[in-house]
Amino acid sequence: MPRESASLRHQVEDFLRKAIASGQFQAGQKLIERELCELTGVSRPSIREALRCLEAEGLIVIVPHRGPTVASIGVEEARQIYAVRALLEGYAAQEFARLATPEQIGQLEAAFSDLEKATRPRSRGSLADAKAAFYGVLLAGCRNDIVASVLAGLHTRVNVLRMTSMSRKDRLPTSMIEIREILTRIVARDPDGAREASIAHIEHAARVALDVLARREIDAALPPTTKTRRAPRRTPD
Amino acid sequence: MPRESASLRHQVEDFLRKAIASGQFQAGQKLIERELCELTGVSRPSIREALRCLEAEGLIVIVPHRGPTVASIGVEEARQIYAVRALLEGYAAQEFARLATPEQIGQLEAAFSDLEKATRPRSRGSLADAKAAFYGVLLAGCRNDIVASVLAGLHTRVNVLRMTSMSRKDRLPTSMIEIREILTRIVARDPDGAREASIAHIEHAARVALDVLARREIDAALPPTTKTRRAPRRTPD
DNA sequence: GATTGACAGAATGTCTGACAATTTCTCACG
DNA sequence: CGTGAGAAATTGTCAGACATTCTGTCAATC
Repeated sequence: MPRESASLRHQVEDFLRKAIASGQFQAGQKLIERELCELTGVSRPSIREALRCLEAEGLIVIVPHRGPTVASIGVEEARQIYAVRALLEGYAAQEFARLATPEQIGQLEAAFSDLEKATRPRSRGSLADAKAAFYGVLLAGCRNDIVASVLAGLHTRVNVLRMTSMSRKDRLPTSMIEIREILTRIVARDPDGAREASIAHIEHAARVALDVLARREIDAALPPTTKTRRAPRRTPD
Repeated sequence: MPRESASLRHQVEDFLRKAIASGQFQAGQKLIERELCELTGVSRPSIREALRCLEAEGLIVIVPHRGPTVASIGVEEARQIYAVRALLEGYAAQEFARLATPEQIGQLEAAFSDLEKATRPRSRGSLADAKAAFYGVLLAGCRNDIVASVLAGLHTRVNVLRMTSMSRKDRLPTSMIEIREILTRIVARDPDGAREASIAHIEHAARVALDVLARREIDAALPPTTKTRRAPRRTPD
């Protein structure tokens, strides 16, 4: 008797999370409870509970008597998120370098190896997974679950952007070099170096992402004039 | 026509938050939905929504089919929270020193002045408010709402401990000196100094708090032997 | 013609009552 | 004294209903 039933509410959460991440529900879109009931086949109370959880995660915004809408992210908010990410991921790398076990360092090297494989032209698609795995090892080894949970929360917020448009291709090689530097510093048991490499990586990513976001906001601000269909911009990391 | 109605669910949240913070609901205690209905006079759906929100805040833990319990905090988790607080509050102080307006610096000085008044023997009771006000100014001026919201979340988690036992008296003077140092560095527009002073403050507080917590856990681990009624320990900050 | 006002529709906030599924407690039994 | 089966308690979920509040339309007025 396989247990696929992980609480209807939770299933609804996952469903909505994926729908938002995949762009099926666009940013700013209104979510009507009744429609979600029909869409998922569950009743309103369960839907509402799920919506509360997603609101707490920052994935949707609920204003009283106006209902939930898919959260959108502005350039200023993104800047702030990247600033916090730099702090926390830098700390994670530093602490990993300081007190990870040799076995954990081995895991990190393996994860990086997988990541490199995933970047090769053929095997695209699992790149996001490989990156997640790498960071999973890093966060597990830094001995701070709080950092991991906060970062997870921030990640879902920026992911709202990401799925709409995947990582920029031309940034990938640079990104890999930066990550390799983090790994190198960690293997050398150099906490400060690892932190700085990690921060540098995030700051680079932030620069690209914020640039893209800023353009998008400008485009959105003046829609009637220039119909110049720009090639779809991509956000990194 | 005064508007006291801020969504029943929200009122329930506040009620539970206060009940937990004030120790009316002790850590680890089971919260039964039906009882909360009778206690608050609202129906189960609303109660459940409120519980989901509190769970997301980390104030309660809900395990499937076993119901919600008031979250407790261990010494290891506390250590991690303090580590993150040091990072974020240090960043906030640094950024405040870097780019707060003169007016905001004035507000911070005023808030510190209020804080000093609140520490004087007579006017206890508003000390927590004064401290909150000081940090409110700091977080408003650092230009990063994300930092503020994450810190708010962490704060509610450690507050579960705090209300059980207030700030240690003998630590208060030291604490004020540390905070004054933060202010001094900020007024001097010294970002690095402000960050370091802020981190030092948190680390001192953490040391005391973790010490207290560790004792408490040891006491709890062997209750039958020594009935030595230790003077109630207090947690700082 | 544009602005304003009222009205109808829609959507949320909330309640009641109920039932299924699961956990936990109790108590008799080996 | 441990163990297992049954009963009670609790959570998970549903359906339907009603009050309150927002939204958009249409008519009346300036």
